[in-house]
Amino acid sequence: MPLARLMAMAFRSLIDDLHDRLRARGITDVRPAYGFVLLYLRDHDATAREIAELMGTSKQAASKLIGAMEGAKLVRRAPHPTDGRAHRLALTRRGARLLTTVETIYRELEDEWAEVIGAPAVASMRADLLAVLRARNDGELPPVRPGF
Amino acid sequence: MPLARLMAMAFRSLIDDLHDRLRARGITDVRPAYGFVLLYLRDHDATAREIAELMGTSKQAASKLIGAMEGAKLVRRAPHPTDGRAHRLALTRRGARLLTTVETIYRELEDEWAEVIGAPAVASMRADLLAVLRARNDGELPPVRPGF
DNA sequence: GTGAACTAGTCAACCTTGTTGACCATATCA
DNA sequence: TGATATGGTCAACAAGGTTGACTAGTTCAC
Repeated sequence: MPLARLMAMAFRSLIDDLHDRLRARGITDVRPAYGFVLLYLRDHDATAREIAELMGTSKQAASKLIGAMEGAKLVRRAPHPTDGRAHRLALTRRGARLLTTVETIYRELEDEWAEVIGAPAVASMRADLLAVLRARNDGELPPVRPGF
Repeated sequence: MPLARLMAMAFRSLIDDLHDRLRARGITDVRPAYGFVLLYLRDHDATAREIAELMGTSKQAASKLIGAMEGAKLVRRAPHPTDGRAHRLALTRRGARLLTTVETIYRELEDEWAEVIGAPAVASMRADLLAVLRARNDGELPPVRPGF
């Protein structure tokens, strides 16, 4: 069985578990892509161009995604401090709360994975994936884009 | 960084590398989904319903995918031996050759991954992912469906 | 043996999310 | 200062998915 299929199924499993648990908490208007953007905004000021790079999509698709998240009141567009063309994205209060929930659920899921395969194995998997992805992408991480 | 993002990037990397190498061999009319179906047909007689289960899509989407592969002369639909409603899918000669190429490239990629993180780490990653996916899916593997 | 219930696969219509190239305003650079 | 580049949006389009209805065939209870 190729690693690609394993990665696809692992991704599927994690995303489905995440969204099942969000729904169990009454959060039903969140697309899978939102989680990646929220986590990115935790650590970065970002523009639409950077979200396009993160997700591996066109600027237009990123703009639409941001628009949808704005509509769900998870982010807001602020003027960029130094570039009149660009927006700076910021988390709203609702967005920050959702980010916290997503992080909590991801920790639960990884704890459950650790129960099956052991915490050292989870840590190794993470470190190995980071190493091989950076090695194959000039030291950077590739985009998120998991689809066909 | 959540495991989901790592899995998404790993999947992306493998699929992009696979298709880059297929194109380098002059094979340009293959969608990423085809590889999963070809590998499945290596080991199973399959019907459209089973391809839908494999891919985690509707019967209609599976039917369309099979139709596209039939059009690319990778598979053919044969009458089912015992069920007059169903088709039995078979690889064509071209499909069998492409399967061999896909398998070869996947072995190359996994060898390259092993160069970065070590062959034991690749084997552990594979075994751990299989274990955790089966544990979380009643002993079965979940569908492939990597997209949002 | 028969009829009800179920299933495999297809149909047409629709939906979601992506891409493309043009465009405008702004920034950068020679 | 003018040429080039960029950030983001626009409208139109594309790919691949879903849905519910449908037909033909299968299974099952009686």
